[in-house]
Amino acid sequence: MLDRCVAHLDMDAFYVSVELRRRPELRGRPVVVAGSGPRSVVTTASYEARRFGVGSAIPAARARRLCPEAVFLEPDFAYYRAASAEVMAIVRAHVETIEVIGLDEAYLELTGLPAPHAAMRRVAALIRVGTGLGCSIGIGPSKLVAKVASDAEKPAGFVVLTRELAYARFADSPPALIPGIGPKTAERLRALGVDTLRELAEASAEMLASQFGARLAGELRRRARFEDDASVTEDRKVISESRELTFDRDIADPAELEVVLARLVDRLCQALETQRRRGRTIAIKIRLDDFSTHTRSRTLPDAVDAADRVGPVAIDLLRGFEPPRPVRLLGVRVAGLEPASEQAEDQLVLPL
DNA sequence: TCTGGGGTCCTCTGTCGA
DNA sequence: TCTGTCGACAGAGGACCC
Repeated sequence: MLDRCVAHLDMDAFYVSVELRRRPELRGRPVVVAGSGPRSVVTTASYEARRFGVGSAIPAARARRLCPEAVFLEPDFAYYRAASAEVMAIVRAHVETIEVIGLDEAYLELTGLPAPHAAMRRVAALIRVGTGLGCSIGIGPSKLVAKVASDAEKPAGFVVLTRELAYARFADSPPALIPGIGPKTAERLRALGVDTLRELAEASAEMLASQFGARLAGELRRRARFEDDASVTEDRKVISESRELTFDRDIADPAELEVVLARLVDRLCQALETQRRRGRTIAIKIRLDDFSTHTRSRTLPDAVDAADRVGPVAIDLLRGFEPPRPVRLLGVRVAGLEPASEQAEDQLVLPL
């Protein structure tokens, strides 16, 4: 069997880099892409802004305090989507199987490709010349190793690692280096005295299982050793779509909440109808002023996509929940998506 | 410091029918 | 007929990712 070879392509500070293409006069300055509302967070910061401690997901207000001289730009996702499509088209021209993750990342299956490293250097160069955008590339025997490799040296990184080399290089790093180990899991591991990947890899299975359950414990130990056999899968099916909104000020008035919810339903259903998709499960999401998040959902006998079908269910779920405190965020989701065309065909079959 | 928006996946729990 | 078990499914919450 051929040795597996997987690449992870990660665009460098993607949204900011795309903005700099059309605003070249801002090159070299701290640039931050963030919404303008009082509760916005930073989407991406240029490397110049990161030196001031401005990073993704921090509140925009804090970013302004940390780096008052930064240029703040409103996100323009339509523009970023177009730029992403340019990049992915270049990649697809050279690699058969690619798994796109968001707008700025992709896994590439390179197994069987002659001279895969040279091929990836060529792809990176073509992206730079063709789009003016930089990327970092990690190559390894699995998605996990490739991903960690691409993160290791940014921007414009090119890192090739075997599983053994990855472990040797990162064994003393914190467990949160591994994708899938977030702040909560890292904190629980710390409480168990596990502060590095080596300690996680060598931790007793029983001890981990008592805290995380046998399945997750085994998975954590495997990932700490950089063992991973996940495949690069071309088609990720979208199974739900949602719209949500964080208010500039918390809302307690039920009537006002219903107006907002109706607007969100309209926006969501317009998108679903355009994409000719519908779903059976309607869910709402409510975040209260204490930041607790609640969901309520209902599964219908038939898939729906129209606002006059989704709306009443969403409103009914909201009334049933009766928010006990002012609401900070309201959202609506349709899940269990399927193509509307199939549904339409089904409906053409008349009952006997 | 006061935490977006849009997603996926996992776990736990309750219910229901075979 | 009653009881226990099991699997499928739905609903809720949470962790994580980009």
